[in-house]
Amino acid sequence: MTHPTMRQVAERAGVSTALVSLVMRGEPNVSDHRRARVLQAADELGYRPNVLARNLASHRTRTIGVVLNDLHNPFFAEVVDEIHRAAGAGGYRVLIGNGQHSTAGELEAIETFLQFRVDGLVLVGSVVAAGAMEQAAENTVVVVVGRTTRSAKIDTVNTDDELGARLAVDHLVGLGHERIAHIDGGRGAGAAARRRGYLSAMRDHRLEAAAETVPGDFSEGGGFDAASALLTHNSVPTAIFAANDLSAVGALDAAEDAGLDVPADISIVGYDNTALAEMHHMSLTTVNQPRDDLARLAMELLLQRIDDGRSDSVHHVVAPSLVARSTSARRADNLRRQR
Amino acid sequence: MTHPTMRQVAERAGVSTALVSLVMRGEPNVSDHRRARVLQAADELGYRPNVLARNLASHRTRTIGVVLNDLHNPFFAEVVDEIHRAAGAGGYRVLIGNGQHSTAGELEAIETFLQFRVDGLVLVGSVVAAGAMEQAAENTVVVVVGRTTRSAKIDTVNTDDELGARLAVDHLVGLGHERIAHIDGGRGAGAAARRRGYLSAMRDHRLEAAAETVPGDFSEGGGFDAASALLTHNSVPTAIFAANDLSAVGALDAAEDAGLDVPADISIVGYDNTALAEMHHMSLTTVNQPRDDLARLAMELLLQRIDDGRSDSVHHVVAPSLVARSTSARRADNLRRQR
DNA sequence: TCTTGCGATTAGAGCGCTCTAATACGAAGA
DNA sequence: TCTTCGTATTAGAGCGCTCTAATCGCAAGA
Repeated sequence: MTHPTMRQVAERAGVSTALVSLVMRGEPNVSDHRRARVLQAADELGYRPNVLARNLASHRTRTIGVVLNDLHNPFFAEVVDEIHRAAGAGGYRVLIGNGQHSTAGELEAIETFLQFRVDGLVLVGSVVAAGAMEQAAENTVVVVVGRTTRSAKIDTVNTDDELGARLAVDHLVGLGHERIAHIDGGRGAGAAARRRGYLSAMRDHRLEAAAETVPGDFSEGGGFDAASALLTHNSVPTAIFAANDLSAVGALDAAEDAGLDVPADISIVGYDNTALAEMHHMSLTTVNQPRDDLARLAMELLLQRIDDGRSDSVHHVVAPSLVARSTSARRADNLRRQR
Repeated sequence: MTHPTMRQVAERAGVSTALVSLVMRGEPNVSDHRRARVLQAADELGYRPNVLARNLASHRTRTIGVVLNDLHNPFFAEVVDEIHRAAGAGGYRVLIGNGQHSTAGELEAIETFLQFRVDGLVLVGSVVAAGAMEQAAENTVVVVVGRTTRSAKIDTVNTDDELGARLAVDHLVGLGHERIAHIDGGRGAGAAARRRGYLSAMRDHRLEAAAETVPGDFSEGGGFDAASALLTHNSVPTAIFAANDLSAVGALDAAEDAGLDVPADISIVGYDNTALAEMHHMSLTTVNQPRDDLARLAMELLLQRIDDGRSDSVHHVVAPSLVARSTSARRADNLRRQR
């Protein structure tokens, strides 16, 4: 359990530790036969460089930390996969921290990464206070995905969520719906913009009187509760736009429980276009966030700052698109809804 | 971006670095007024201990690494949540490594954690060679969840997957099914045991002639393909037992596409009892793995080894249970299936 | 008053590595 | 043969912390 050190490798190979260091880092100016001797000695001893000591001396970990808040939301899993890919291509490895749905949890994850001195931090769907992000940015390079911030030291990558919400509303209005309710994402990342987009789109369609927002929390349970409340109203909406796929699925469940047929009786539109929405069995109409672009841009920004030393902040906004599937349809006639 | 060090805190507080170290580690024998002075100085400077240096000196990181292979499978997310909880209670923080569905990816994640000198490693649903796990165990404490191993240095926590598979088969046989097919999990963790359990249960029911295993890979797509193949057979099964929920959902989709009603025409049973299965909209009959127990036991074993120095290996096996929902029903009569 | 003992504090070595500056060694040019 | 120059190698300081052993103060007992 006690690890061999560089010194031992050096002794075995009959060279200095400095030479071993050069070999381990793959530096060019080492003679072939010594390089081979060192590698062999390392192999025989089962030597494994100690990143901690290495970083302590070099101030680099070649590692970036990704902080998530909800491992259950497939959207995040999909973004992480892409980040992984892009980071690997850039010669960085990634470690994931889990916020466990709470601000405190996310702060702890961030703190852990800072203590490990990661070279960069990607906050995905962060819910911590702006000040906390700013403080993190004092200590390492920070890129935020799915949320905006004014800090000059932080880059952001976002989907145009206002537009995304508008696409959803436009789609439903185009199908003849007027009473379109919105289940929001509470204080979650992107929720405010989606709410805003929903409201302004409703307004543009002169439907502000029919607009109604019920609080959700980006979770299935939250969507279920919100939809249940909506469906026991005296005036049940003919369509629901949920702030993400997870809550849309909750709404789907609630509609089913209420004996309503989707989409004959009520249309439901989600947001994210996760694998969940894609399942035939769900076939959820939703708004696509181009997560490969989000992830790629995030890593690009990060590497620019780490490797190229860029210091002015950049904010990318990517365009969402509507994916019409089977949970939205032309508004049911009044007769049918009367019963 | 350059971090304040302990020395600076010490100077500002007018004490030695050793005293600062004591305060930062929360040691008891420090006078209150000095403690307060140090904390204040640290706060003013925005001091944050450097885990790297700390570990270099103390050989501990107070961090455990969890290696996953598939962030998309909700089962893993749920296990990680529990591990997180248990680790936090024990004073450890957790970092997650993602194997990205590949052996190479998992090896890299393990290697990263070893280089970071985590105090312990939990491998969940690992797919690497036994030798690789063994080698990791040479360097840190390793607990494996969802897979067995003979290594004396590694503890394991498993669900009795053979029993789990048997529960599924028993359930279906109890509903009158005979032609029960199995979509397996390929080389995935636990797949072999589930396959074994399925076969031996079929045998016990004298149904070995009706047994049929088609290869899957624990993914939705794999389940879809496997089920599609089954459904175009000349003799279509009346029930499918999938090796996990994800592939069961794929099978559900395939059945739907084939115009079959679930469960009237065909019953489908999954494995894991993930949130996915629980959704009303899915309402998948499945085998529950008690993931809170799995995670709790894993952390318990880990901490015993780390903190108490246990060195003989322990293997826990927990019991699964069947959760009957809406995708399994009494076998359809022949007339109906004839059409 | 002088010990004794204990809690509070500190000096300083060392953890395993990187990196700068210095040195060793040849080969090539004068 | 003596420089010169470029490549290969090394000594050693230092990264920021922990931890042992030593020291300091002070109250209590002799």
